[in-house]
Amino acid sequence: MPKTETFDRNQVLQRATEVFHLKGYNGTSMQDLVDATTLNRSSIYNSFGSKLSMFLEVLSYYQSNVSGKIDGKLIHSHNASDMVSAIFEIYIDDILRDEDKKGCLIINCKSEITNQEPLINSFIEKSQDRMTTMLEDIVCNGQMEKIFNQNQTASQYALYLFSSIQGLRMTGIIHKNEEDLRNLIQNILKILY
Amino acid sequence: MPKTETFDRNQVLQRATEVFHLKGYNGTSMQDLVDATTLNRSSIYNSFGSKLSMFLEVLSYYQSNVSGKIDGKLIHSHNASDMVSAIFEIYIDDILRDEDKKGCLIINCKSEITNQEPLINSFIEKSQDRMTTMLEDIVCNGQMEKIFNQNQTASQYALYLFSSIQGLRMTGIIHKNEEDLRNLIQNILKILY
DNA sequence: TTTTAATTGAAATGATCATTTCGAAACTAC
DNA sequence: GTAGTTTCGAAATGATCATTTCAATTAAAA
Repeated sequence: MPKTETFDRNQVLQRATEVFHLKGYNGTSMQDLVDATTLNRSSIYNSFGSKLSMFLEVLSYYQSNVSGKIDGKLIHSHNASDMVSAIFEIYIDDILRDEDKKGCLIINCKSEITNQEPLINSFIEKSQDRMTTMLEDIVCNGQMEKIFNQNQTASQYALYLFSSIQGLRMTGIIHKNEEDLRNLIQNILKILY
Repeated sequence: MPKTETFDRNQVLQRATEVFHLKGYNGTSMQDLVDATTLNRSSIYNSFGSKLSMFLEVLSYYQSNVSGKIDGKLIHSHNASDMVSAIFEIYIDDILRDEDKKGCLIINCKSEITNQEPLINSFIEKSQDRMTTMLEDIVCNGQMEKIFNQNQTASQYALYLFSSIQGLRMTGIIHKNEEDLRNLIQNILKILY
């Protein structure tokens, strides 16, 4: 029988993420987490403190995975136009791979408990700030390079893109027709040119 | 003490809606519903069957309220342009009045449990169908009246508007600056003209 | 080797979960 | 009036909830 073997924290987070993503915060029980992580109940509390604080770590883990994907794609983009397309491409992939209609963990979490848990709310606010700032930077560059128009400020376009991404991700939960979704993205991006 | 007084079903639904909206489906307990409705626990089961079937009625109740609001505004609109604006106006109102960041009950429900409860999923699908059909009709009229362009089909624009509404509603949970939101809507609608 | 600290399994905590039961109370229809 | 039906309060069901406790086990530090 296993003795004092220190577990792989990232693997545990990965498995916990899958459960929370599938069932939501309130829908996930500590027993679910014990089963999914094959970690001892006491070990979870020793290492993560509580269900809520474990969920916060899961959110960070999920967020950093998404950020990693985005950075990985942005680095191969040569201009603002490619960058914006690359970001939307990530969400298309996400949607088409999401066969069981889980949606985006962060968006789900925002709609489920941002109004109930201050710690979650502040995580979400920070996450949104980071995202809109990134979008604003890209748009700003695109405008300086005359790739995007200047009918609106970079900040206004960033909010528009941020909102559109959330709409796309919510729409994609049920509507999975790739052609429709790609056309939707084309329409979303038209305003920039 | 009250005796055999038959309760007002709509009032009960209204109060149940408020609880579910605030706490979500999994976050709402039967005790919460008993407290909110001041109905007897047995009476709830007698009249609504179960928590899930009560929630389904709550969804219909909420939905018909939204539909009522939309119809009430559409009837005073003289053309497709006014109609689309009127719809977005409803969501602006919704957002600005939503001080406790509850979001839209139907969108919340979609992200919380559409992947867990088939009955909920089919409700959501029907709801989306109705919404996109309505939008498609309006866009179609607008295109026939030459108010909207014909760069895209009415169906494509309907999906775009549907997605944009969801994005707006999600964005508005935390971002409540009216000027920003109105500018966002203007940007969303530009594509139609 | 002994001490220290961490990890484990397993059980217990007490609260809360959705749902059911049941006899008493009270309205409606006869 | 009475019979039938519905609503009521209140308690009980048994399961599950998040969290804690604790002695036994084991690895690393002394």
